[in-house]
Amino acid sequence: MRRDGCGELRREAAGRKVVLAGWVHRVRNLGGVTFVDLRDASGIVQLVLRNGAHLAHEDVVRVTGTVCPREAPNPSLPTGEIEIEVAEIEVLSRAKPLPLPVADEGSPSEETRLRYRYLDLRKPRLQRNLRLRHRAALAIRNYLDKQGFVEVETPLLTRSTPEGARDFLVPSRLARGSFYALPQSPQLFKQILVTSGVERYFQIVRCFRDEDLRADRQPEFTQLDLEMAFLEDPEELFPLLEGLVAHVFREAIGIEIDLPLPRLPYAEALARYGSDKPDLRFGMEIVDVIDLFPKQSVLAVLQDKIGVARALPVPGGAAKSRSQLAKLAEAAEGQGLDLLAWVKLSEGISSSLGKHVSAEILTAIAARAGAEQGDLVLVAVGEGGVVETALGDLRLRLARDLGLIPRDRWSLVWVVDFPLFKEGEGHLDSEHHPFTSPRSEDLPLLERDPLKVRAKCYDLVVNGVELASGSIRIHRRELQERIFRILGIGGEEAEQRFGFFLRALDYGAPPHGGIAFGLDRWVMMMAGEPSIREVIAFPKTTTGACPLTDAPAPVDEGQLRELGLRLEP
RNA sequence: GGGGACGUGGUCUAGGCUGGACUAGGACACCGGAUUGUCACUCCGGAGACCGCGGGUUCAAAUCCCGUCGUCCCCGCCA
Repeated sequence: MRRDGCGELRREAAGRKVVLAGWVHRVRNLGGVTFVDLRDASGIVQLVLRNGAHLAHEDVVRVTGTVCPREAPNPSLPTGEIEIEVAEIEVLSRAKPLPLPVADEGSPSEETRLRYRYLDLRKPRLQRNLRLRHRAALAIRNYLDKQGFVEVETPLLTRSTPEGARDFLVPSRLARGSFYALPQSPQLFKQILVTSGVERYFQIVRCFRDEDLRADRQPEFTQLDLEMAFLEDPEELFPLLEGLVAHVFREAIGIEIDLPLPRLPYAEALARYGSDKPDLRFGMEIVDVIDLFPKQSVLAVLQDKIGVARALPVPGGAAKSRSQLAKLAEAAEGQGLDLLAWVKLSEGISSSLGKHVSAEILTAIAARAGAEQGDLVLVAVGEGGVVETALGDLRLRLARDLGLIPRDRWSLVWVVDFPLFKEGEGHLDSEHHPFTSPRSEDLPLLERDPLKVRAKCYDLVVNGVELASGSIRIHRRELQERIFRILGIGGEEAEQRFGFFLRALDYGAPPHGGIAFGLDRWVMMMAGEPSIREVIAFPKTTTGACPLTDAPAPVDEGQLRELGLRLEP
């Protein structure tokens, strides 16, 4: 007889003979009758046993019985209107006393959860997350398939890619002394694939970076990687990506995303929100107030230091006490800000600048920031760049603090026109990666003023989290080599590290571009989880360990010898 | 590499500041008993912890100090 799903039985099934199998969720032994909540992947149903069997939590059983309507239905259970009169019960597997409760909501320590992951995963929260992740992946594949994309796998045993993180290395037995690197992303492979005539490529792919872990960072993580041929402008890609994003939000969690998404130039993001990944679920826009101060200001602090002065409105922030504000100022000034002043709008206007600046100026600052009675305005003075990011950090901290971030809102935005380069230690680094195309109109600046060159590069920012990042790539060898030179990668080094790729550009490479989404982060956000560990079946701890398998683990001498490796004491 | 929080029976936790009646308390789980309509069943009884580990201070340490290990969060690092 076919097995039914515990959670699927309803009133209509009354009278049917069924076979069920699952885990013993809870037992209520009343002596002459025992009630058992039986759980399988579909849900929970109540069994009625008339001749008692000794059952423990998480025992696995199979029962045969009849679906009966219940005299006293349980409205908190989807199957609450029926129960199963058990005729036969068979224990398929006994469970020892549990190291963590499965039928309880409480959360044991992370280490216990991971060591007994197979128990933790039985709980509804993680079951729900696994299924959400599956639905998201399925929606991605369906959508991209309809758009003519082909999923192609790329090697995991490969060579170092230039993403800037530390590589995980795999020693080669056949080529002693040489190592594979696990990919930080399939960047060059996907570019080679579009060059190979796969005009629309995608892959849901594991990536590896040997860096310290965070709540949203694991040493192995999953990207939705995609690339398209015959693109020269980000705008040619955005509609498709927006369609994808909207589709996934709809299919996975039933959220409708308004399209098209706004575009925000990098410089504007920094100026208005103090971040290249602004959270737009709330306002609190930063405004420039430098012109409001008199040219020959009497304000000594401002007189010689003044570079940039910007103001951040804090709705309801007037309730902050002087000492709280002093603490804020102290912390901000410790981070390189010259001055963090405040203007309070409660019972008139007051300010830490009160002695130095006229009431007219204070009022003008408040007005420019759009502050009203009960609000606070923070004014930051210092070096350009530092001021914006400091206010950006404060904007986030205070908004969280004051509960100004709506939980149910989704803000999606393209941040575009990133600079191509950033300053590294004594040389230039790529802001994105070395294969990013500069904007055509900025090409003349490449050698002359490289930091001014904008890239055909874009991030998708969701609720202040960088969810995806991509670019239009360089498809001409000359330009690629020019960029390498500016980055300080000489001809010889370029040939050695990327020769295989440069050669691919020699034989007819179409213009192309793409993007990569952090799938774990995406699912984490849709699941409303605080960490990507909650959406990964078998994640690692902050030290990169897996308590379930005890990886990483030492290997025996023989394995090392075969690889030609010896450990330093 | 740096900063912070936490670590008490199987699980979650109280106690810790202010060391002594802590012989370490509770809840859940576990074991035994009672119980024919429960649904976080209930009731009675029981077992289970040298308070992560090592050292120090003290007449006395779960409690204070140092080190170490583990977990988590953050900075650096990392798209």
